[in-house]
Amino acid sequence: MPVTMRDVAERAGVSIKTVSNVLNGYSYLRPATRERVEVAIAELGYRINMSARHLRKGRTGMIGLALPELAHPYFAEFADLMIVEAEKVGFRVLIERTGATRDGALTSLDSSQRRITDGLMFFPLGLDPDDGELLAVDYPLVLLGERIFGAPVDHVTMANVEAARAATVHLAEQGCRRIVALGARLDEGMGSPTLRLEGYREGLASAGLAFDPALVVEVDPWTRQTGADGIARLLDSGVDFDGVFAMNDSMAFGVLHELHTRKIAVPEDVAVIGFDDVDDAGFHEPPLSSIAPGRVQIAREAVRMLVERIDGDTQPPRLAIADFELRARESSRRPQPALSKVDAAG
Amino acid sequence: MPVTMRDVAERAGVSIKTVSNVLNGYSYLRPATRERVEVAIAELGYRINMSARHLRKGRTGMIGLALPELAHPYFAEFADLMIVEAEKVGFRVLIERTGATRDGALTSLDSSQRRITDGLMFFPLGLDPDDGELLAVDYPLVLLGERIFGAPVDHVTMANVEAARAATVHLAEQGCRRIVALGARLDEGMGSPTLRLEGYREGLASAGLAFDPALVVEVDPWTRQTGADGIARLLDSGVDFDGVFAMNDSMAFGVLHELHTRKIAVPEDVAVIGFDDVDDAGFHEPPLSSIAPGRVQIAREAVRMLVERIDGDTQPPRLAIADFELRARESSRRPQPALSKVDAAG
DNA sequence: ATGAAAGCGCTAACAA
DNA sequence: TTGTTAGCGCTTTCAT
Repeated sequence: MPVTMRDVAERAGVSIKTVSNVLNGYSYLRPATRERVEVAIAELGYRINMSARHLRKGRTGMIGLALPELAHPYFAEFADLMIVEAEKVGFRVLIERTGATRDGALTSLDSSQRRITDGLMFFPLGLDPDDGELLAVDYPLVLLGERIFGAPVDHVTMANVEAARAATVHLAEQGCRRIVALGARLDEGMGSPTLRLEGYREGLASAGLAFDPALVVEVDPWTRQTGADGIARLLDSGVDFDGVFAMNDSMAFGVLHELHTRKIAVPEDVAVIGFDDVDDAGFHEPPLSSIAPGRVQIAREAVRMLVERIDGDTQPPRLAIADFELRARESSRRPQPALSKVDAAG
Repeated sequence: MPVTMRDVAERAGVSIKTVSNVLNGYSYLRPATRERVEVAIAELGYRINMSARHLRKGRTGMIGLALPELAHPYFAEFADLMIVEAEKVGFRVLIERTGATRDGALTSLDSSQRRITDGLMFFPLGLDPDDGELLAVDYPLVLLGERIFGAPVDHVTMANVEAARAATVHLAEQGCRRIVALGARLDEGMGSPTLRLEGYREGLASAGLAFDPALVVEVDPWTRQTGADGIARLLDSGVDFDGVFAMNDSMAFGVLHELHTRKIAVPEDVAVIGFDDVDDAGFHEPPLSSIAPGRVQIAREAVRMLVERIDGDTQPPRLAIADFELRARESSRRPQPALSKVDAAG
């Protein structure tokens, strides 16, 4: 039989309310009373029952974070930041694993509705661009990442187009003339593949390079293996290229791996840049250039926005766009513009 | 005002109890009644209040997973598996980030005591070997990883000594004669550093190699950067070596990075093997050999044990030891035993 | 097969 | 400064 507040109150010779006051840091308590209660708590080994408190307060002090999977470093690193940021403002994070599937996403949206959490931060991978109405939920919700829906919700994202553009321009500056866009998904609405492809095209244009559809490689999902496969396909098809803009780091790692296997030198034959700047990027061979989204900024902003909503803020939906930074490392840094082009036969 | 069961009951013209029965899949319900209740639920958009259910049932359906941080791929991949396994048996996982600190560990142990979770799976990094008594908690607890405490709790681990021994023997078989043990911590009790060092010594012995304290490098914590620094120190000190057994993959990645920077060829000059076999291991250059602990097995077993305890199992503490597998990749695979030794001056 | 009523442990009015 | 009381929304006997 677990110890309850009533037991503590009895032991300390006070009322339940007083115990509650002590637990909640209520100010107007006679020190002696507080002392007695604290002693009783310690002696009895009392622990508050959170479920009861949650029921009574109508809040759980937890916020959900729906993401595809923790095995993906980008999301794992994000989750870590979210936990830290949430803790600072007194919340805990409950991770909802969607598996990047529609079902998983729907389940997350629904489970938050069950008030197991006070609100949800949501990477909507697995939903379609026209699933906006699903996001018209009756609890605090902050959308993360890039997809744009019609839904009237707070949104924290980064400058995808500008960042992709910067990555592309960077490769061009290194002397690349035929730059691959790896990870495009031609069918999509306004997700990050689309936005990053848009930035890629802008980058080409501003560098005076022609857009060649043959250099646009569709990859789904964005993993190490699919990245490696994608670039392998391209090499096998005989298309010439001397630079790769991978739309995330995982694919870029796959690219480095495949190029290495085929004895294609990076950055000499092919320069590579990724996107996300996961912790591991600098420790690959060669160290991977990447786009660092303002992850801390995104995490902090998302938590802040969500907590504001939880606290009753009812202003119109907001949009926050984090800064990014291009981290040029060895994988894309050439002493001077190279002239060589790889023969794609592998 | 949120919709409650009472509202649903009224709307459906039944009692609260009947609504509850429908929600809990109670069998003896007239189909027509169930139907009416379900319609009412849908029309009202009713969602069950989990806090109330938790309070009433004395359970939350959540289990805690205390780990150092999600930014560490090993733990992130583990957490992912735990979430999947727990879901299979109807539990959710609440991640507790300890930061590998003592304070963090204590907080996790304590917060579980507050019955926010029904039990805890615990990577006790940050605690001392003699902190066993802290683990004598009054809720279901499963210890993960390698440290051995006197505490009477369930424990799921792997064959650290045997695995480290296998890794060392493997390097010896590839022709290594001077093998570094990276990550040792001489001061510790029975944590994984100690066990893996023990295995390393056994491996040397069985390969007929002498133990040389100069080849034992202390590193703490086990990260990419500290791994790189550790091997850099060794190189700078002028100690000769031709193989590295890194006690986790992160350090091994740091080693690959540092060796690459210094133009030391892997595996020709120095063969390298890691430990954990994180997803990224096969995608580094060269692909990293590693020890794969039976992660799925560990996750499944831990969840199973914990849930049994939550369900009231009171048998004596158990110990489960998962299988491991050595994954030999390019970083340690030599065509034939090499004779070269690296000059450590770097 | 369904209803009535008690109470899980806590916090928030309201009193005193 | 502290006590009394009334629920928060649900599940669970115990009836019927």
